Amino acid sequence: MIDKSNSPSYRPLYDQIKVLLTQSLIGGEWRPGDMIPSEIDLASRFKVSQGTVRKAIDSLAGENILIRRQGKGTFVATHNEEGIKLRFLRLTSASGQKEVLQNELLTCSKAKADIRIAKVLELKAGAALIEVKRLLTFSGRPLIYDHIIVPAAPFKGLNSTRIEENNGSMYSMYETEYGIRMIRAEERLTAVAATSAVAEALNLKLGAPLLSIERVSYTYGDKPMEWRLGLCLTDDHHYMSELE
Amino acid sequence: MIDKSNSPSYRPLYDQIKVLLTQSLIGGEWRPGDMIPSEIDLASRFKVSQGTVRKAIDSLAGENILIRRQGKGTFVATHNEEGIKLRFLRLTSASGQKEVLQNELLTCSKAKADIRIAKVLELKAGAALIEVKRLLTFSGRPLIYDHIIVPAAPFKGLNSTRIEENNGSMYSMYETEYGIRMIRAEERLTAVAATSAVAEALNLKLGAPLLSIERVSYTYGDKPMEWRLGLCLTDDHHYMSELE
DNA sequence: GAGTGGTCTAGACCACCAA
DNA sequence: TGGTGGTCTAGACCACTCA
Repeated sequence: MIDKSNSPSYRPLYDQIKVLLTQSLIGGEWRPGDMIPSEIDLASRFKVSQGTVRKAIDSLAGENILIRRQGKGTFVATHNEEGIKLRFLRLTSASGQKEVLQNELLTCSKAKADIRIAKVLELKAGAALIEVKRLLTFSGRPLIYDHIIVPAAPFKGLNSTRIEENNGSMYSMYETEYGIRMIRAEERLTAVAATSAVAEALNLKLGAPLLSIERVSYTYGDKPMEWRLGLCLTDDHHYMSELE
Repeated sequence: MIDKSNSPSYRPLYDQIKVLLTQSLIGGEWRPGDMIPSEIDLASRFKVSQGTVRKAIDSLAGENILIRRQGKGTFVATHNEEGIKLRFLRLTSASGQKEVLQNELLTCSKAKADIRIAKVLELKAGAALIEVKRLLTFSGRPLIYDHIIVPAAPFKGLNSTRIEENNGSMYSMYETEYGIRMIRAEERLTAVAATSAVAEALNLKLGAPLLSIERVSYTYGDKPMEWRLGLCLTDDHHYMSELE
């Protein structure tokens, strides 16, 4: 039931609706790519006006959790669609030309969480992890040395075979194989000098400057589910950031 | 007059209102920090409903051009307020502690636009520029070597004295002294090796990795008005980026 | 208490899409 | 042609601020 009364801590109706919609998304009532019920249907389900449902959906659409398509309906966002696959990739070519992206999986192994990773992923120290290292190649040139860590528990059975079946699209795989959708990420950027291992992988001199991108990705409820460190060669690529 | 008819290229009413509001902002009818008329007043001025004005304002507020304050009114955003001054600064301390920021002006001189700068700032090659170099110090440690270029014409009389009068708050100065408000910026990040001049200024070894942040700032109408290159030491600071 | 933004409603109509 | 999201209205009422 929806609380319309004057509660001690006031909460707008559309905000309550938003929570209900989010719960349906978490519960799997509507899966990634699905169309959700029309605004009018939802309004009658929740016993509110269409405008109120609309405002709740607007908010979720603004967070890229739902996608509105005029004339068609409102859909659950997914990392599976072409053009959205690289939603979190901000690295673009300086010349602006289209690029062919390739994946070379280096290792996929089990590990235990040290204190730092445990804290970041909200796990206990020593928790089981899966650790992936790979090389990303842009138009034939290796540009990113990627180090990815996820908790083992929710990603049971994740191995190199499965990664290659998904062509290295990690976010797409998380969704399809494990029902885990990343909705948000935070990145911390610094400049670092290439270590010998990375220099070799990217075919650089030792100490060459690299852009270090540390990313934590979050699923519903702001739960961190992936840690990632990308070391990027930025000779003819750059990281784009829009400030408003 | 407002076009409610079915025009060839359809444009929602609130979008037209948004344009009218923006024109009043550009024209200086409401200056930075001012309160604009209430939604009801604007609705009657433009002969539309309050809801339509509201949607136009919502959009401008979403772009940080206006600021709504419940119970008080809607205000023109400004870079002059405490806490908003550093709106475009994404560099934060790794430890998260508060920092004292200091400015050391190195040079302020005249220059001519080369082809690259001319293109970026939408000027003719050879156009008069003002060029500023400075050192930004965080809690006593020099961290950013800043190189700033603006067209001379709209910033007539900008010199080192005036910069120091404004304590190095460039955006605040642009507004107060020249009526030019930056509403948006694009940044391109790369990792570079410190040149000798920069290494000396920041007290580093030659070739040390630095985060290079190239920024173009835009005023109303997406007009580029400032180019800036910051070279940042990221030993215990990082650039924060939120992905949605 | 007066004025402001914020919420919510009910209903009309428009633009877009697919069958 | 029917269904979906998108716009617009008029009006009621609520929450916040300040004199």
